[in-house]
Amino acid sequence: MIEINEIRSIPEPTLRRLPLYLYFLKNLANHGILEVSTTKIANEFKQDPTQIRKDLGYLGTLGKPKVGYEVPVLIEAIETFLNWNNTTEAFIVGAGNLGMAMIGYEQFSKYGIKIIAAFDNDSEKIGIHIKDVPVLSISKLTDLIKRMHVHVGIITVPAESAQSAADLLIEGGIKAIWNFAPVNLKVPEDIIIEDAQFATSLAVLSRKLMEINNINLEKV
Amino acid sequence: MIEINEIRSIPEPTLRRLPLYLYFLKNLANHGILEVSTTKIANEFKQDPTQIRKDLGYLGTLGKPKVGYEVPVLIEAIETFLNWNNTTEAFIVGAGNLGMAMIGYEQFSKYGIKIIAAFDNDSEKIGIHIKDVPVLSISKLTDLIKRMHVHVGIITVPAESAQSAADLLIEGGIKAIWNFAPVNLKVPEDIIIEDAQFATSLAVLSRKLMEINNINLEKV
DNA sequence: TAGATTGTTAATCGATTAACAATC
DNA sequence: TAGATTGTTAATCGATTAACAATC
Repeated sequence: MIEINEIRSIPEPTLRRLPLYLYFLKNLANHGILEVSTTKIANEFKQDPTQIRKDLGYLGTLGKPKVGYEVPVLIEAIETFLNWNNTTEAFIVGAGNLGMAMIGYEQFSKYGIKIIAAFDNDSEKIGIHIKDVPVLSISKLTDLIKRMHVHVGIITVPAESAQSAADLLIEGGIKAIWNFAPVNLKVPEDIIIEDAQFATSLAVLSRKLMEINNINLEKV
Repeated sequence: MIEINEIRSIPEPTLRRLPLYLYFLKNLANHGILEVSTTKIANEFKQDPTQIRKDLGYLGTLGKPKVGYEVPVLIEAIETFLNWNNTTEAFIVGAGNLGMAMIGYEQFSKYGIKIIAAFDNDSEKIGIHIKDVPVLSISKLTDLIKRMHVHVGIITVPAESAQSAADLLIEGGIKAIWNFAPVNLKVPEDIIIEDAQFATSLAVLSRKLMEINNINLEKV
């Protein structure tokens, strides 16, 4: 019989906060601090302690009344929850500035991701290695996805080529796409798309900047 | 008397969707399509037409019953709303892989951002230019922020140096920080922080990937 | 023990969705 | 005109916050 660890559904806002807690906890661990309370975590992030407890509750009942939580236990629980203590192999399409930056980013191992090959159509780049990661011709993409059973594709090509990059990834049999191109990709229902777009984050920044400039005007 | 364009508060989810609409609308414009309805936009993003109408409502009453919206009018409205048709100058701290990628990213002009100088403490990099953007010593950072009245700082240094980079930016008088380091920065109340962290987005991807793997298991 | 903290249920708040009159 | 679409008010849904018993 196959053991099934039930994948509980979790609110997306909670999911997005877990990595932040993880950084903080690792920082505590680095400083030799082995216990923490939701009050302390809430303090760090200027949030409600109840919210932290709710969030951590999704990981299981890990805390002890009066005592709090053991830092290493929480770290382990979050990493397991996100599957970040296993390595997921990924292909990246687009070896331009951003692609190169991603390939060179050692920290991905902390997030359970390992980029094992890059694909580009620039003949100048094909054949070179970036930190042990080979840059291959995009014509080999679908075949290699099949042969290597790669499940995650990262798209760092310009907007114009993003959809065709996605199409190739899907043709090869990829399950999930991490998309950095400013495009709303059209994919089949069963393909996971996660958009990591600068613009979204920048929109919030731009608007807040307008708000404070406006406040300053009013003070004049 | 100073004219005050009132900055209305807007739900953050709406704000994050506006850039997506903007891409789509620009794409329509490029194809010569000059009118659009919320039904069509909703279709593209697999969302509720009512939500699109609510979102667009924050930009003013721009549509015409039966007709829909004029694409150029909507584009203009969103860009104005985000202040993306003005240029905001920014400094970037950290000329590593990611920093270089950001400096080389021409599309920022579409988002109203222009990186005018980079700062690093690596003497090998100081003095070079990346696409007309000079890399300067970090020791000049605070002074140049003051002299050039720069309001936005981008942090692309490693986690360990992120807080000290933020401190320098704030000392110089920066108003907003776009932070790419996996760190919860400690800043005064009046400083705007926008975190654009890979990990947040990756957490969602990782979890969804676990979910489908689980579903596949159950089917066995 | 007394005080602090967890885990959970209930109340509140805000965003999404539904309903519908006004309109071209 | 009839049908489609906007803009807005009301209903629903889900996340955040408050309250509190259980616990070490």
